[in-house]
Amino acid sequence: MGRGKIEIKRIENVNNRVVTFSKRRNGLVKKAKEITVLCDAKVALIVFASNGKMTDYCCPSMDLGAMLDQYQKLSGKKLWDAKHENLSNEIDKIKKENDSLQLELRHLKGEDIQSLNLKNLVAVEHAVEHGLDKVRDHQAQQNLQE
Amino acid sequence: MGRGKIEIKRIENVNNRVVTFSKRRNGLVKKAKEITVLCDAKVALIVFASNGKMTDYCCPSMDLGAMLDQYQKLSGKKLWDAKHENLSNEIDKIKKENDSLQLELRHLKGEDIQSLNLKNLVAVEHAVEHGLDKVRDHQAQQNLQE
DNA sequence: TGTACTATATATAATCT
DNA sequence: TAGATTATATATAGTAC
Repeated sequence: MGRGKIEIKRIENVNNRVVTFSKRRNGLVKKAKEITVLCDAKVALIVFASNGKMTDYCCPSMDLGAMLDQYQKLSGKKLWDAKHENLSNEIDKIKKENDSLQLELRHLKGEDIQSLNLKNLVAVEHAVEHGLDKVRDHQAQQNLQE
Repeated sequence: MGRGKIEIKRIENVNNRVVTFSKRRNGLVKKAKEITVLCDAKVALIVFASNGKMTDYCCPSMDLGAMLDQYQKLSGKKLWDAKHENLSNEIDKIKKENDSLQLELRHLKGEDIQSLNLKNLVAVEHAVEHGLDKVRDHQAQQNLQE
């Protein structure tokens, strides 16, 4: 695209390489913006120069985080790997624990017991009776103290 | 760059828009690959068509995860750090819920009640009595049915 | 969808400040 | 380094298949 044709391979001359990088990076970002506007596309672009300097572009209609979420869904690749997954798993685990606690609690309050069979029902009854005894004992003690 | 000059604004004709998208997306990826090779650059590119279909490119020398780590460092913007934080917060919230459920449960079983004052104790007693009544009712019904 | 065909519009390589 | 110039290489709009 210039005065001479170039092969697509690493430009050995450092100065040319840096100048070409700068021009082409600008060109790339421009094209990214154009396709975004022309075609209603969502584009995210991150470029690192060989010296580490970064340039990025993200379409205005979706932020990078959302783009990456979508990327993970569609590609099946995991970006925030193990850590994220571990946390999600922990949440699931605690939620289940939570659910079973809630159910047990309802049973002790005499709710949702229609699903219990007789044996379980008896167990619940004993638990409640036992609890009641303890509560009454303690209450009696407190009354004495006052 | 073609038979006619076009303004950079949304192409209204759907067919043209889709065709242009397809061509320009290919062009964009090509440019991304070229700058990668020519200039030793690292490039990551994600494109979503308006229909949701995704195309992506990442330079061979660094994977997307590493690019994004670097992006976070250099830009100071948080991508998944924020998500981690959200998940951690959720875990904390559910754990607290869990703890209070556990405590309530122990109270109904007559445990850990030394920390309760008389008023609370009475409330617990009523809850347990009420539960016991319900459990007994239900048990009686089940006995009749057999 | 993709691919092929061109006439044009753009991008950019080489060069110089 | 960052612009300006300009000849040339590429990309692509419009079109048809």
